[in-house]
Amino acid sequence: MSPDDGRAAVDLETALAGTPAGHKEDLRLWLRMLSCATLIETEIRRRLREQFGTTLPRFDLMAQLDREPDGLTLGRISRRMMVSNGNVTALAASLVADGLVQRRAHATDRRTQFLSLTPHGRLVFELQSAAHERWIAELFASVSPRDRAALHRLLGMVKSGVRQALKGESP
Amino acid sequence: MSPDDGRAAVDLETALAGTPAGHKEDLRLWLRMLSCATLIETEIRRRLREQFGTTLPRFDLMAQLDREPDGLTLGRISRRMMVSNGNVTALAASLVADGLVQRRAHATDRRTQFLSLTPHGRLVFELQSAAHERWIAELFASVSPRDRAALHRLLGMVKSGVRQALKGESP
DNA sequence: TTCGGATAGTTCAAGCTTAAACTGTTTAAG
DNA sequence: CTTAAACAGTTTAAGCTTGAACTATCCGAA
Repeated sequence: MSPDDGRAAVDLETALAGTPAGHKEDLRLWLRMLSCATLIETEIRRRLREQFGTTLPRFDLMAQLDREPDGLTLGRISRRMMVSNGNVTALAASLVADGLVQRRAHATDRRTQFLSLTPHGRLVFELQSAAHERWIAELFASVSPRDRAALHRLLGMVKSGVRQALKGESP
Repeated sequence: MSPDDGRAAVDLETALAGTPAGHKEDLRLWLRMLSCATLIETEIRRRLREQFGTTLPRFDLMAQLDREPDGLTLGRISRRMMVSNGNVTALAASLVADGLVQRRAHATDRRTQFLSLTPHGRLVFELQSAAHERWIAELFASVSPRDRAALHRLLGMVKSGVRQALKGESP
């Protein structure tokens, strides 16, 4: 990415313009990542709806709670799910109304409440979770274990790289 | 869970349950891909809103039209964007109302209409598009070109693999 | 010709999502 | 103690998204 000797004029110019030719490739990479994720996500949503009559956000919230038997606060859930605060409020209300999730008050902080799965919620989630895991395995089945491992590693680099890029932004 | 007295019993059991141990890795891979995409997408949405007062779906629709100066039908757009038909109807109406997109009737098929960018829409999109390309390049900057290429290739395999898996489903 | 199925769009209700404004609570500085 | 800032959740308006039901049109076969 740096043919420096010879004539540096072009490189300087394009660098300053901020959109060197090679960046089309980044765009293609991004669009491919996005369509990959969308493809899988759409199918998972469809199956959750058809086979369990639920939705992905509800499943995701329950998955968070399943990992933490002691419960989680709404704020923690919203950070883990990378969604807004108000979103979790509505989602939680609906799950509580359906008897899948229960609220518990914090011992000393009256602002805070913990959410956890009810026994029934735990049962329901186990069924959904097992199916979900099978679906994912099925969708990735054609990719070799070696390639899956490589992909996992590369995505990890992208994730931390993006996090890093966003860290030094506005503060 | 299962306290295994013997040896092979566990493997058999878990295999028959349809959720072999190794499939947790697929789950992790999927969650990482999803959070990667979400991370980037959220940031792009934020910048489109703050810097251009627009949204990602509007930008995406205009991007489709920008690539096809002759125009596209609503159906084609919805398939390319991987969203529902009704979604495009609403999105198009809003863009037409804003003078960014125009409709044109099909010569012989009265059901069909073509959408294309207006001159003003083309101008606006060029600005947004250039910024968008810079943002993506910026977010991927910390990943080496070699790794980006590898990632692109692997995601291509996943995409076609998933498409294949979904093809032999219900039909 | 006409009838039935396929196709292009639209509409609608329901749910998701967000940013921003808001309430109530805690914490820490003065 | 007082007060201001930080924090946990809630509410609200606006927009996105979907699946399903619907209208209108086209096209091919009997």
